[in-house]
Amino acid sequence: MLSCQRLLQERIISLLQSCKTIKHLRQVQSQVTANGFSRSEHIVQKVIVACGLLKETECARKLFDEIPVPSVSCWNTMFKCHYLNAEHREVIILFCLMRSFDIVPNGYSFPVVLKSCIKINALREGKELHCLVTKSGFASNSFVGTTLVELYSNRNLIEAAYKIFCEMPERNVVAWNTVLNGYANNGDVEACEALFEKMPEKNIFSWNGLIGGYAHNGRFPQVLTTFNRMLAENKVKPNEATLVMVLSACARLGALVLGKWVHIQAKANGYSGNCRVGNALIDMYAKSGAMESAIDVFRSMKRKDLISWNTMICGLATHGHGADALNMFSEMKNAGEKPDSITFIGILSGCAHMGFVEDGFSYLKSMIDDYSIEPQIEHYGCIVDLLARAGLLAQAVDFIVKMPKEADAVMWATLLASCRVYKNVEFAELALEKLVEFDPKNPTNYVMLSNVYGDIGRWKDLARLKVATRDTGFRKLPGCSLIEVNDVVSEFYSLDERHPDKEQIYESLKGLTMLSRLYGNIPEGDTDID
DNA sequence: CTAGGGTTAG
Repeated sequence: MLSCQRLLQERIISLLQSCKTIKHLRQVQSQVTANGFSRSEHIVQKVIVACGLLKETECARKLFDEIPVPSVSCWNTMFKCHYLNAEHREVIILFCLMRSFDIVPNGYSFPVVLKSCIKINALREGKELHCLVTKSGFASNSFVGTTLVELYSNRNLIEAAYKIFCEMPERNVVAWNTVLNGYANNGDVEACEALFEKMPEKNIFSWNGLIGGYAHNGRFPQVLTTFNRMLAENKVKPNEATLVMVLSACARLGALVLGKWVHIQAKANGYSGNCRVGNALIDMYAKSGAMESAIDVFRSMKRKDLISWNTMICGLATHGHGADALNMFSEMKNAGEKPDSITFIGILSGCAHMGFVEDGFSYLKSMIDDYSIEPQIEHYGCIVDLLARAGLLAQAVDFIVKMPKEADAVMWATLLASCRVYKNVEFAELALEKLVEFDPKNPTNYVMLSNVYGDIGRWKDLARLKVATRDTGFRKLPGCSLIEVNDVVSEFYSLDERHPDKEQIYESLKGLTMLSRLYGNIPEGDTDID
C-alpha cells in the first residue's frame, strides 16, 4: 500500500514536470487534490515550480500563501518562481518577508536572491546579503560564493570579486569561470588570459569565457585563434554559444574562408538545424558579401525567429539588395512574423541605398501607424540618409531641424558624406560645425570637409582647415584593415612594411583593386591632412 | 530547490 502511494506520487511529479499548458496543469492539479496530496509540501512545491515555468506566478503565490508554515525550501521555490519570471523586486520583497518571520535562509536561498539583486543592479541589497552570508556562515558554500563573485564583478568591482574568490575554501571550475567572465566584462583581457592559463580545469564555459572576453573587447583575430586552439586541444567540443561568437567574429572581420570552415565545424558538431547558429551564419555570409550563401542558410532553416528575418533583411539592405530586402519584408509579414524597430532600420536603410525616397517615408509611417513602433534617433538617421543620398540636402537639413529628437553625430556625419558627393560646401560646413561640437578632437570630421574643399578646388579653405585641424593636436590614425592570409586574419595598416606577409597582402590587394576596377569601381585616394 | 557563456542596425 505504501509503495503504491509512492508510485502514484512519482507519477504525479513526472506529470507536473511535463505540463506544457496551463490547462494541462489544471488537470494534473485536480489529480493532486483527488489523491489527497494537496497538503503534501513536497508535491505543492512541484506544483509551484510548474506554475512558475508556465509564467503563472500569481497561481504559484496563491498556493504558497495557503501553506500554513512553509519550510525554507518552500520559500526558496517561491523565490525561484519569481526569479524565473524576472520579478526580481518580488524576490527581494519576499526574502524580507521571510526574514520578518525569523526564518533562517539556507545555502539555497542566497544564490537566487543575490541573482535577483544582480539582475536589477541592487548593489546595496546585494551588499546587505553579503553581510548576512558572512554572519550566517554560508560564505564557504561554493554556490553562494560564486554568486557573490558575480555580484561584484557585474558592477565593475572586480577587486572585491577577486577577494571573495580567493577566500573561497573550495574553488571549482564554475567559480574560476565567474572570475574569468568578470575580467572579460570589465575589459581586462590580459587578466582574463592570465587567469585562463592558471585554471586547473577548463570546460566549455571557460573557453567561451575567454572567447567572449576577446569578442567583447574587439579582439576578433584572437577569437579565431582561441577557437583553433580549443579544437586542437580536443578536450571540449564547441557548443551553440561558441559557434555564435566565433561566427560573429568572422562576420566582423569579413573572414569568409574561416567562416565557411566554422560552418563545417558547426555541421560536424550537429548544429545544422540550430536557429541561433543559423542566424550567426546568415550574418557572417552577408557581412562577407556572400549573399547567395546567406540566403541558402536562411532558406534551409526550419525554425526562424525575428532575428533570422532581421539579419537577412539588414544584410540584403546594406549590400545593395534594397529591393530584395523589401521583398523579404513582405515575405516576413506573410509568414506572420511581427517586425520590430530593427527590422525597420533595415527597411529604411534599404530604401536609402536604393534611392526610394517616397517608399522610405511610407515605411516610416507604417512603422508608426501599423506597428506602434516609436521612431528612434536611428530611424530618423535613416531618413536623413535617404534624403541626403538622393541629393535632397536642403530637405535633409530641414528634416533634422523639424524632427522630434535632437540630431546626433552619426546623423551629421551622414549628411557630411553626402555633401561631398554633391559638392555642397554650405551644408558641409554646417555639418562640420555640429560634429565639432560633439567631438572637437576627432580629426576624421576635418578630413571629410577637406575632401569637399579639395573636390571643388577651394584650396584656400583647405589650407585654413589644415591649420584648424593641427590646432586640435590630434592626428588621424592610419587606416587599418584586416585580411585573411592563409586562413589567418591579420591586421595591417596603410603602407605597412612590417607585416611578415606583406608581399602576399599587397599581391591580394592588387588583385582586389583589379577586380574592383573590373566591376566599374574607381578607387580614389583621400586628401590626407598633414 | 543550487551556479557560468552568445546572435540582428547605426
